[in-house]
Amino acid sequence: MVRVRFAPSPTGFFHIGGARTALFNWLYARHTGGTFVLRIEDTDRERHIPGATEVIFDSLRWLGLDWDEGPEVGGDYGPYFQSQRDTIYQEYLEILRKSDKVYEQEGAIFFRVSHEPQLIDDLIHGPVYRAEEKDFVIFRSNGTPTFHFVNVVDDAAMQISHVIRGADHLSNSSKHVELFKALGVPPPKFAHIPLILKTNGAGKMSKRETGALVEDYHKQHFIPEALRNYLCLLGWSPKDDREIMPIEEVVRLFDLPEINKTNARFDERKLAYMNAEYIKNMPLEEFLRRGKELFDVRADEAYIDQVLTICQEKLRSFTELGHFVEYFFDENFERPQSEWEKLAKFNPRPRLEEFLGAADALTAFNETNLEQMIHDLSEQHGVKTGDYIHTVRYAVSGRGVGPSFYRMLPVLGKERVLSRIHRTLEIFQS
RNA sequence: GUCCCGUUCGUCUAGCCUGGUCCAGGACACAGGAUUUUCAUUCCUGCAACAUGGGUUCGAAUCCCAUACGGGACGCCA
Repeated sequence: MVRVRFAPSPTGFFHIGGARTALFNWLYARHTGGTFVLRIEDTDRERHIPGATEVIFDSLRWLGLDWDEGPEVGGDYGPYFQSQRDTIYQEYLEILRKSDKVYEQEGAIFFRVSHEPQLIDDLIHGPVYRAEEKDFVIFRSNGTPTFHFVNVVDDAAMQISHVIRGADHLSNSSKHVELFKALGVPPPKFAHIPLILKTNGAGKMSKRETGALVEDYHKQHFIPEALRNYLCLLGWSPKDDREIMPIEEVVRLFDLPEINKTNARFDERKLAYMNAEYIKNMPLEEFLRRGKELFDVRADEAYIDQVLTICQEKLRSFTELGHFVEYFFDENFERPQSEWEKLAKFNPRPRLEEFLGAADALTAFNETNLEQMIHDLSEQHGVKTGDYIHTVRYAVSGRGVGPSFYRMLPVLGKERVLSRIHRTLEIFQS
């Protein structure tokens, strides 16, 4: 029976690397029908930060990584906070004491290493042998146990079958294997997954990096499925050319030996692309639901729906939604002088006046009629349709980009379109 | 410094185990072009990689060795 765990420490940050480790554990558990355990490694009380565990829970839930055992859901192997497992650690310490594997020095308890190479049975790297040279501390002089000890004790006590963690722990694993043996417990299988490196520069991704924290993507309203999909592809692939795929399919195909050995660099541009794809391909109802969650303007619900509907095909990220639709809700939107100057080549004044005249005569202000109208206008005056589109778009929105031109005008409505054009002509009088 | 892991386009990767179908495939990004209602979308084209050197072999991205480079670990952090 597969039992895997994700064991973060509550430092107040939850970064991309941790999320990917959690994801791979979750994928393996779901693929094998095993159990995904969440355990909080909070042994270092001096570094404890209030609210830090909530950051972890929120991020995991946001990414859809549900745990079968752990905080808030319980389980047969609790408690799942290491700070609450003192008696368990004392019991295991006794085992080591009895076999004379530990000694005390300056108030701390050291584990006696064998100096012999230990086999780390790694599913990704193959067998790795490494010898520990120095005895190491398992209880600090203040009486608290250290990471290496609690990590191994809990993996043993919780009957973890596969330890899936970052490759930065591969070297530590010889310590852990020695500890397992000394405890009389067969070591689990290991799977050391490649690290995620900084986008630029040397070294692995750190918490300080911009764009390193999962909560940042949450705050920027990324589609969690998109981030999760992208993370799946950092070190794993379906072996064919698919990239955007439903998580059920990833679960079906995912396996440990398939994971790459090489570190990967985090690429925000590709993430942005995936996010855009998810937005473009989601059902309209979902797009509307997500869009409305972010809305802070008060307006008629049907109107908001109309605005959002014409935005879906253009929006690449919900981060920009507010700015993207601003002028639909505010008559005092900005009309930057610099943008107006760029329109000079289209002779904006006559274009706007011609548009005004034709639009005023239009009885039904809809997509089809507007398209026909612009078409006729351009023929009549011997200019391109784009000349009208550019200038009118600017006049009614102050922008050069936005939703489909012919779809946005009816949403704004004839009255507002005309008055905004008049206002634009006034502003740039001279 | 010691030990461990790794090295295919700028980036993520397929291929490597089971050598030939690979003058290396896909995606992002970038550059051109086409369509279109502007920006965008879509489509097409292009650019661009087997770290280096030795072996083994009729034949190596694929197997072996060395070198270089990159990453990681050597905490009373996790």
